[in-house]
Amino acid sequence: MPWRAGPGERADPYHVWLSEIMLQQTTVATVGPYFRKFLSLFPTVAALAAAPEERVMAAWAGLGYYARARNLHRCAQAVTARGGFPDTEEELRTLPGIGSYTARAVAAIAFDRPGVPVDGNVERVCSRLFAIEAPLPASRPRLAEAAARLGEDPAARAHPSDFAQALFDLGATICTPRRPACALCPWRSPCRARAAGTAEELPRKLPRAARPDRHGTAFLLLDDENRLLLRRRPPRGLLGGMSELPGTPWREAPWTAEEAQAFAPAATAPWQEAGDVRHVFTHFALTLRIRAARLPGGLPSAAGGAFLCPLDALENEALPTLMRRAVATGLAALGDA
DNA sequence: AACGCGGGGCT
DNA sequence: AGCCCAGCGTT
Repeated sequence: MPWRAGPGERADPYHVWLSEIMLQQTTVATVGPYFRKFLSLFPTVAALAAAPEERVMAAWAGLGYYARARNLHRCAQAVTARGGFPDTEEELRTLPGIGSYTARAVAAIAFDRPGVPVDGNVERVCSRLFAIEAPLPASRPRLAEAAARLGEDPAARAHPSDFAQALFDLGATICTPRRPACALCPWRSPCRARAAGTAEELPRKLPRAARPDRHGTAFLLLDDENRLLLRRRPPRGLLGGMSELPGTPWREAPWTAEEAQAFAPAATAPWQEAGDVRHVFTHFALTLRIRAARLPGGLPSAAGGAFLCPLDALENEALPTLMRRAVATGLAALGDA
């Protein structure tokens, strides 16, 4: 993990903070390349603060939860304005995008302040160590209490940074969600769930609600200079501030071709069916039908918030993963893949 | 307290 | 193809 300090090294608060924001709801493997890209584009928190928001959003494109990127930028500006990162949990907690978990993680890892950051890994370890049978999310306060108790151990208080990171490593490599390696666990002897044979079943969770389906149609329109028609989404909400192909709203009922046609950016273009892209969001699953066309001559409606993006500049665009796939599907149908 | 918010990895 | 994973901000 490139954000980790080596033995005897001091962790860089910028690196710790950046990695912790990226790691919210996102796996280590996914974060790695983005972390390196951000350090190369924005070597310091001041450089990140000074960058235009679109550049930050474009660099974040594909990581998801785009409010994190906007808060990251605002937080960099607040930190730069006050001359550096605060070194206590309480002050960190007041910054944009920093909640109780991240405040404790940065305080502990970057500044060696006592306190246990409670993420999903730590909740899992604690639920097993103390055999907490109540299901999440109701058990969350009890799990936080258990984690805090661990942090009060004198050995933990002596090395808060090492303790926090060791706890993450334990959850990631030994006390895993499925098939935990209890035989290898340094805490196998005090672990109550291990004794009861219930480690693999914990933490229990309330069943979650079903994900509804939604449908939409998106239009890929290419002009004779290989420029693509895009538009910007509203700044807040789903995929807020990111770019997208123009298209219909997303609703529960599928769209007929005739209904969708009313939303086409050029009524007379030779539209062809390019196929469907399916994408699962947190709270619904989307089937997006792609229709593609090449329009010789100028585009009639690059107005209304829409703009043209040359195909070879697409990597600098703030295109979320869903829209990257939609573009790829449309281009393939046009024979431009 | 409940809800909105992406994407990738594993089986 | 389906299941699993999981912090912060807003309301």
